[in-house]
Amino acid sequence: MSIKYAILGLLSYKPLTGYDLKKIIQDSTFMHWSGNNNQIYKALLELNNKGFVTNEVYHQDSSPSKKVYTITASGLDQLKKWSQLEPEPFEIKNMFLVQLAWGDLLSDSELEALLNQYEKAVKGQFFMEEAKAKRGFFKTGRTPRETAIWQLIHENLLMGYETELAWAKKAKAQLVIGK
Amino acid sequence: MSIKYAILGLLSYKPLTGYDLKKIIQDSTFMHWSGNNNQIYKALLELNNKGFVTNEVYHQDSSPSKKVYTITASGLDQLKKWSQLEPEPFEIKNMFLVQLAWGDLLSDSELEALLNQYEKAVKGQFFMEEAKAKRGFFKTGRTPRETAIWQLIHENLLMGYETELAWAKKAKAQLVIGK
DNA sequence: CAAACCATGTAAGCTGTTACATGATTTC
DNA sequence: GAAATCATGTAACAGCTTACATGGTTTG
Repeated sequence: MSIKYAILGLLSYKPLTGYDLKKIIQDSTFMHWSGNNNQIYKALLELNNKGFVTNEVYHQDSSPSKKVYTITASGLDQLKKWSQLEPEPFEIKNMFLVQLAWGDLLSDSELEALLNQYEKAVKGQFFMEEAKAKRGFFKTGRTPRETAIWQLIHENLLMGYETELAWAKKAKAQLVIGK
Repeated sequence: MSIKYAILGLLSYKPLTGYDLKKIIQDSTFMHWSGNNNQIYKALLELNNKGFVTNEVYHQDSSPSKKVYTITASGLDQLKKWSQLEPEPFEIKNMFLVQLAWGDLLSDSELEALLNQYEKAVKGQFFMEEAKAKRGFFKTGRTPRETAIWQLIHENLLMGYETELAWAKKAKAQLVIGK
């Protein structure tokens, strides 16, 4: 799945500039793209070529000119089609598991230190997510149902972090027997 | 983190060919790389250039010749250094959440169908993981501690799937009110 | 008799990342 | 006075994927 669909989705909410899209995508955890310039401006160009979006240039005195993108009827159509596609299986890219796989090379205390570091990192991710939800784009939807959906997405992430923390606790208990 | 470290880890267990490595990596869930030829044979070349592995060619009558790679002392050193690095934060790339984010475009029954499909996909991943653990490389380690580590990695994945299923159930209960 | 397995490798292409370029305005 | 914000875009590079190439052997 491409960033183009995420952009269409965001534009279905309201017209935005490339710069706006970049900030929203970079600030969200679940829209996993980095949201760098190259990705976004290229995607907008393609979406424009396909007629899924249009743009209007606004000249400003105190800032650079900006292009505000608006979704078209055919763009909305495309978005709805994509919404109904078979969901992709989710991927967890947890490099820590690969690192841990060869952790038998380490001493008990080194292994404990590693697990503690991991726990700390996940806690950090958890708190970051809570903070993001309070200020981010996905706080209030256009309908109660959309708000509920966005709340569920937020909870999905939090549950993931909590599960990870519970697992880390278990791992420490099992692996670091003698302290 | 690069596939090179994963390869070093596997070779620390026993000498293997590129083809062996490919199968192990493709068959494991947590070593997330696709394990395609280009990745593996290129990585082995680099590891060889840096002196972390050596190889010996075996000619066979009924199959093509093979290069068996063995880790060197300096390779083991490198592996241990990497084992102690600060763990990378884990990433969840769940495209379904992006898809769901614009699910308010769908009717109740379409949304329910989408969630059901997701549930089914995750269940499939869960059973696949259980099957893999029974036959895979990471079944029994060289020490009880290593076996415990590999068991914990397996449990980490299973817990992740279970959390996802619990969440999907909750999502259905909240979003699909009238059936 | 087709498909899959064994085994190594290369080529072309797509995606994504970091960094560069510009330049006024606002905040620390 | 340095750094961040606004705003668009390009260039170079790194990583990863799909497909190609070869060819004997085994399984269905």
